[in-house]
Amino acid sequence: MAKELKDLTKSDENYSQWYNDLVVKAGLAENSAVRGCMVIKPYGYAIWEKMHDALDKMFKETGHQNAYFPLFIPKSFFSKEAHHVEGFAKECAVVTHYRLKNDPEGKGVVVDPDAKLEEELIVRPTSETIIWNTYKNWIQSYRDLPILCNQWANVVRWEMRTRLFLRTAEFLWQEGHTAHATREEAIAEAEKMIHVYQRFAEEWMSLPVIVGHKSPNERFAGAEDTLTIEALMQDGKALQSGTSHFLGQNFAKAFDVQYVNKEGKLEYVWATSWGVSTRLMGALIMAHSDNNGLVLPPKLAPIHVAMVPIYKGPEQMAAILEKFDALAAELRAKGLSVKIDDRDNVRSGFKFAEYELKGVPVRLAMGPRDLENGTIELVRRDTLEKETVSLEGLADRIVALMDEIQKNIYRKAVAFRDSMITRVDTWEEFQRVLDEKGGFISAHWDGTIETEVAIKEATKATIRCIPIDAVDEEGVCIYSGRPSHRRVLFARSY
RNA sequence: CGGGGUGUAGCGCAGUCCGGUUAGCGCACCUGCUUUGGGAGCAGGGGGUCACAGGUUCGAAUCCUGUUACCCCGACCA
Repeated sequence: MAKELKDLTKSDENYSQWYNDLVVKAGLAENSAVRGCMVIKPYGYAIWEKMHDALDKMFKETGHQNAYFPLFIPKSFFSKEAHHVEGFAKECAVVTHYRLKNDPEGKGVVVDPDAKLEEELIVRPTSETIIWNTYKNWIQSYRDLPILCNQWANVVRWEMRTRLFLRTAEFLWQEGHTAHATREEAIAEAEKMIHVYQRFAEEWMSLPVIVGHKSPNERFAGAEDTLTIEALMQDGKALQSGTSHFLGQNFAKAFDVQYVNKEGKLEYVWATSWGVSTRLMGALIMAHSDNNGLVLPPKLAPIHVAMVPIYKGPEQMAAILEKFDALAAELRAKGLSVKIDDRDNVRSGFKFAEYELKGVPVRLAMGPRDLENGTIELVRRDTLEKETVSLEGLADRIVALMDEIQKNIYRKAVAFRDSMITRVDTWEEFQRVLDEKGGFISAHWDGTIETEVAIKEATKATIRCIPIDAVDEEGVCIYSGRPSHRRVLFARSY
C-alpha cells in the first residue's frame, strides 16, 4: 500500500504526487467523476468534522450565530460590487436552465431549450452578495447592529487546475459575515476572527501560522483590508490557511444597507467577512506527514489508539481481545477513541503500516510474550518510538501521552518554520534562497504594486503577508532599491 | 484557450508500430490449506462492450475517419 510513499522525500520535486498518493492511500479523499471535485471519504470527513466542531464552538464563544443562505445568486446581485465581480467572474458556474427533457433523437436527456431562466443564477463562489442583499432587510436602526452570522456551506469556484483539498472546484467552508455600526468595531471584529483562526491552527492543528495583512494586490476582491494566517508546508511553500476581511462600506453601498444612528441620521453599515475551508485539511497533511504517512495531532485524530493483536490460533486471539476490551473501556471512559483491530484476513505487520499511514497517534500491540509478562508494546506515531510497557496505569499514561504528542508535533512544526524564515537584503540573495532553500523570505519592499507584480513574474514568489508584529525598520527595496520602512514576507505558495 | 499524452477487469499496466488461437500480467477480490512480534506463501477461482461511433478487411484492441473523456505542462488561482 504505502510502500510507494517511501520512495519520495519532501524536498523532492514530486512532492505534489507524493501528497496526492498520501491523501488517496490514507483514505481521506479521492477524485470524483466530476472534474475538479473531490469525494471526501469517511476517514477524511471525520477529521473535518472535528475541525468543524472545534471552530463552531469558538465562533459561538465569540458571540456568533449560524445561519444559512441560498446556494444560487442572481447574476444581477453579483455584479453590484465592481471589484468583487472582477475578482470572481472568471471562475463562476452558471445555471441557465431549470428543466431537462427526453432527447427527441432518443439519446438520454437534453436540456429543454424552452426552460431557459430569465436571469441566470450563479453558484456561489462566496456569499457576500446574497447575504448583503438579505441584511438590507434586517437592518434599519443602530439597535439592529451588530449582526454576527456564520454559515457552514459549500461553494464552487471553477478553477482551471485542481488539487485534492488545496484547490477543488467545490469545497466546504465556513464564512462569517458581520455588520457593524462603526468602522472601528468592524476592524476589531476582523482582527478578533483572524486570531480565532490562529488559535485554532496552533492549538488544534499543531500548525504555527504567521498573522499579517495581505498586500493590496493579494487582497480579497471588494475588501479594504485582508488579514491572513500563513502556514509553511514541509516542501518550503507557503499556504494561505484562513482569511478575515475588513470590507469597509463597500458592500453596504453596493446593496444600499443603511441604518439610523442615535442622532437620527442615515449611515452606511460597516462589514467584515472571514472564512476557512477544507484547505485546512491540506495544511494538516502537508505540515506534519512523514514518509510513513499522516501524522495527526491527537485533538483531530478520528482514532486515538489502535490495538493490534499478534496471535496464533483463536485461543490466543480471545485472550488478547479480553485484555484489549478492558483497556479500551478504560480509555473510552477518559474520552479517547479506540479501535481494536481483530481482522483475521490481514497480518499484524500490515495493520502496523496501515495505522501509521492513517496517522493514528498511538498504537498498541499485544502478543503471546506480552500475555506472559503482563506487558504491551506502545508505539507513538510522531516519533515512531517503540516501548514495551506494563499494563499498570497505562490508561492514564496514554491520556498524558496524547497531550505530549499534540505539543511535540507543534514544537517540531515551529522549529521547522522558524528555520525556514530567512532575512535577505539583496535581489541576488533573494533569488538564491528562493531556489535553494524556499520558505519565507523576510525582505524590504517599496510598497508598490508594480514591484510586487514584477517580483512575482520573475520568481513566482508573492508577498504572503505584512506581519502584524512587523517592526519599523528603514531599508531599501530588494527589487527597486527605493526606500522601505519594514520587512514583509515573501514565499512561493500553493 | 495553447502544447503534449492517455483511454484495455475495482486499481496499475503490457499488447497497437508489423491485423490472425479462447485478450494477458501485477495488485485487489473469492475458496482452501499452511502461516502470524513490521506490508505472508502455495493451490484453485470469479471478473472484459479493449472509451464511443462509423469505415477498410475473410478477420480489428491493433489500420483509417470522426467524436468524447481524463491526465500533465503553461495561462488561471479573492
